[in-house]
Amino acid sequence: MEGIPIAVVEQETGLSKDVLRKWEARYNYPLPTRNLHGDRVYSRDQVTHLRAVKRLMEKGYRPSRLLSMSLDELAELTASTTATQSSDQAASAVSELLGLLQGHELIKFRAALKRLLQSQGLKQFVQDTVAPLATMVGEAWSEGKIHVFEEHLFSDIAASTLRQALEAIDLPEGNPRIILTTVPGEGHALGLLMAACLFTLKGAHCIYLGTETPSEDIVLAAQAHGAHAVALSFSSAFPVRQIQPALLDLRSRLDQEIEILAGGVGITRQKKTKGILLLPDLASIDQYIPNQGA
Amino acid sequence: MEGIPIAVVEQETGLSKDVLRKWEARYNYPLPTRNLHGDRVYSRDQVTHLRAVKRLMEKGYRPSRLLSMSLDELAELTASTTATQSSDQAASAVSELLGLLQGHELIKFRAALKRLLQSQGLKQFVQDTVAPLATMVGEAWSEGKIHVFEEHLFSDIAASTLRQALEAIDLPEGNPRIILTTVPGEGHALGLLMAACLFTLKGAHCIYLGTETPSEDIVLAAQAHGAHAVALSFSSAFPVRQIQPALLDLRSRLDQEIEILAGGVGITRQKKTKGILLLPDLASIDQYIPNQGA
DNA sequence: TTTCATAATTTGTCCTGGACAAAACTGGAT
DNA sequence: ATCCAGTTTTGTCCAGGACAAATTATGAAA
Repeated sequence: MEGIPIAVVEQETGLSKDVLRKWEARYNYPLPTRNLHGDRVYSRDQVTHLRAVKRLMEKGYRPSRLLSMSLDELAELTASTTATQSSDQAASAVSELLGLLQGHELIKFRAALKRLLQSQGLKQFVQDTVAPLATMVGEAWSEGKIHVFEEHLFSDIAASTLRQALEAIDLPEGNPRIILTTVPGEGHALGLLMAACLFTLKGAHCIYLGTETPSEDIVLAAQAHGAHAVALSFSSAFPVRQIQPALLDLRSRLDQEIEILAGGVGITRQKKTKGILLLPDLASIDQYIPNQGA
Repeated sequence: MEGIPIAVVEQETGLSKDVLRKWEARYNYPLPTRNLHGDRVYSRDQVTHLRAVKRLMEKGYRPSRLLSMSLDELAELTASTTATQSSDQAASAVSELLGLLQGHELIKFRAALKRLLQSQGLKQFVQDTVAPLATMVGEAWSEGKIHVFEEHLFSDIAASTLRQALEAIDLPEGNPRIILTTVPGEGHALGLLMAACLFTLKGAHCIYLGTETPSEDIVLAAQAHGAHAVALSFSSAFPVRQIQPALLDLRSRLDQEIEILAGGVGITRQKKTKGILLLPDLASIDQYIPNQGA
């Protein structure tokens, strides 16, 4: 109400204190008021504006340009960057789901997902329902057409549905084992979970570590569980240029016997590298033949 | 393995860069080496040590005392403060579980959890099994006795077990609705999930947003779903000083009708504030009487 | 014209060292 | 023992400077 201290702005926007101070010095924006003590006090509008700026920066724009624009101009720019794609017939079911989500009909949304899972089977459910939905939600988010909390709800419900399906699958021991995780800084779990479903359906035993495992621990986990492969997922939000170093670092630490699989929309521009298998989409997982275990 | 930059230390310990630099100046610890550029470079051991320090600070010890102690001494201190509660027979089951985890017997571990869930019922399972396990894992982790990946696995399996139990509970419409989430920067979900279980058992309808929801979106979610309360969880890793501003900010934006509930170990040193209900432990959730809905 | 290496600019992160308030401790006085 | 005032400890913020990594602009060679 009175105003927002810099630490909270940092949390809410993801822009560090250093960055906020530098922007103020360099671009004269944001220009917070000061309290008695001389500490910066931001307004709610400034925080909203900064969040819009942050979102566009992830699309590749630079602060010098964005910081001189008004909130309306930012919205316009956002709209112009996303060319919405048209839809098939199968997509109608998907957009219906999206409607439920935006109508805050959580119970119906969850039930509808479950129903689809049962009728399609896990594989089709992942490929034809969850994946397109995730794409649509991601696009709607970057256009600002959907709230963050709605996106959170979607991720949570989808993830929980997939997990439940996964738990129900029992595999004999001795099958190939795959470690699944993301590198630190990559917090998106849904793609990884979809991959886990497909790998499991192919008979692999998935050891799901969740997100943001330090590379040292990926190696340790692979050793501890005698893994045959390590699968990493990179979302579009992950800085492209950090992917290659991360993969190479891991490759150098990991036993050559153990395959590295990299997937997710983030890797589409990645070039082929020896010892690293790129799986650019979910379909390619389907074709992947796991190294069989001992 | 070369060394750890200050930003990573901040992320892994929850100690801000400012604090790390001040400690170095005031207590001569930690004393990182410097790279060519003059930037601080911390060792693995220093990070482990700092985590143990952080953990004990939450119990009320002050840095001046802790920073002059060795890791062993810290562990001893930890043990002396913990030992009080672990005498029951129930505790033996818990440490047995921990053994399974560290022996990498994932399948057995998951099965054992499920069995306990069935035999204890959800409430006891949360309070007597998952919570103590989480504490033990947290302590072992902060002392470097357990690997990050093992902690990840634990969180993942525990979370997935709890979710499954939650899904199985059906509630009539019209019950009080509670939004559950964490503020940006707080990525720990397990405590929140345990809270969700207990709230649900008390008859509340939990809208689980997952972690790191910006305060603006918490407000929007509360409005969209006509929530009666918002519950936030703060782990020990969250910077203590940022809790109060975050809560007050939310309080000022949220309709007075809507209660704010704050829980988690991070909150133990928080003072009472009007309009914010502190739930320092799981037992207090049990006593909490939700505002009844319309 | 295109390609590509080099130079210039932009941008984020880290540094030092100082100021200050809120929290935690201290030692009486009640 | 309990409480209040004074002291010490501790975390956060500030300014302004340095530098490298990333990005864009430039110009020579193909």
